[in-house]
Amino acid sequence: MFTSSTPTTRRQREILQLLEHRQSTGEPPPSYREIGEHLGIPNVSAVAKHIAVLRRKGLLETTEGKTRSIQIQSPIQPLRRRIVHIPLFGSIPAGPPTEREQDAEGCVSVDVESVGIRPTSRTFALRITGDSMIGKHIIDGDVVVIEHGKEPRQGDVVAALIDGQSTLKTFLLQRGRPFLRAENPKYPDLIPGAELVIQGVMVALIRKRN
Amino acid sequence: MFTSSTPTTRRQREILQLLEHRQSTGEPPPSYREIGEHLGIPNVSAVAKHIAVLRRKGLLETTEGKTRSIQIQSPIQPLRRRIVHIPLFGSIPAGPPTEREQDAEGCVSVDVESVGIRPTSRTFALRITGDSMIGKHIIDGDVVVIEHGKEPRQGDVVAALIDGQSTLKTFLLQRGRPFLRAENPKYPDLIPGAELVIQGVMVALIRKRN
DNA sequence: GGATGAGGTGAACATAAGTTCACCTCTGAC
DNA sequence: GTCAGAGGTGAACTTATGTTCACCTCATCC
Repeated sequence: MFTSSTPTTRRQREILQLLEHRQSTGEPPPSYREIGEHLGIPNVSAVAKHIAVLRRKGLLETTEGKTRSIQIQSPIQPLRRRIVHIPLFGSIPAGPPTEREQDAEGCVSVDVESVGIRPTSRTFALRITGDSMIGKHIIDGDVVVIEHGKEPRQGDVVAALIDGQSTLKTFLLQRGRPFLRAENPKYPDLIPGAELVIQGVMVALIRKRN
Repeated sequence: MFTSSTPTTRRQREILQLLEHRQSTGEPPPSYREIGEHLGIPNVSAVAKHIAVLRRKGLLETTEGKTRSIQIQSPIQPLRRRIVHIPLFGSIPAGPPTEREQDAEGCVSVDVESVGIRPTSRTFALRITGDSMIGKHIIDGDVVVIEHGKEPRQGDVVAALIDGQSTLKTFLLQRGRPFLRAENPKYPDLIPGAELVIQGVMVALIRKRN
């Protein structure tokens, strides 16, 4: 969305909306001729005139002579950060997440500042079911972002593989031996019989109301 | 990040990394000549040969004859959704958020599926301080996404303007009269003396560990 | 009625950028 | 030693795309 404080004509808003939409869906910026085709203006110089006016109004920028270089301007544009695309699963079977991208049920796209991580192919997201972590304010339906390969530390929330299923628990050590704690008194601690398989450490959470 | 299952040469990985980086920062895709400049290959046909091989490996796609049409392919590419850029504030003074974009302290970029909203210029994000909403699993440091102009309903979490500050509370009605409830017994309910100013309804939350 | 701005037509031109082909060196495998 | 692949040079060509200019209609304002 663009600031509504600068007055614009109907055609200008149409152009800005097209650019906004193209950008938000990750497509390359359109050429002048593509803008014309979209809006029913079969004439590249009419489009060029509109672009020039929007540039003068400070609502977009172009690089002279460079193809597909139209960029919308907004006050928050300089505050934007890199965006990562994280595969979202209901559960994670064994194996590195990279080999499981094919089985993702969705994708979480978010900027690196908001999730506090650097992008790596070992990051995945997990949708939580149940209330076993409610003591740490993680509730049913939340999506948690997990960093695979990160060494868990005492107190970290981790995704662990138990009985072929991913589960979220707090990672604790007692006399050097790890165990998992549900953050809900309804559920007992889990002391692993076999070796504990930690799939990753929780780094962020995304919740939507519904 | 791209699937590591398809073997690639060093140069191919360099090209893919450049494309990945350009895409994640919201820049238009590079031309072949720009790729060459970046990697120190002053020769467009060498780049074109690499692109052709990557296309054959299914790792990227181009539209024949269309400028800047290189797009990375990945299994989660079809799962991606539109991304919105939401201004982030520490607090919101009075007035529609659009007029306040200049004062944003940051920007939350996230896909529409993850926050469950359609993009509008009335969406803003607020960083929470304090523990007044801990009963609803909203904790200090969380970032909440607020939809301005949405009519609050009984039980909604809202951003309200109190004493010139934004605060997050549960919106309740008693005999038709609204009041605000902190979700922490440490804090009393707020029955507004003057008219209650609701800045918006909470629609999503983003939390990062630190 | 004239001036101005919005919105457009048409055409031509310059440059950016994709495509193609012949040719080269180096390295590793057989 | 040969072959194939990786990685590249050089040049030329075609097409996409941005730029520019003259010109037009229509609506609104003074």
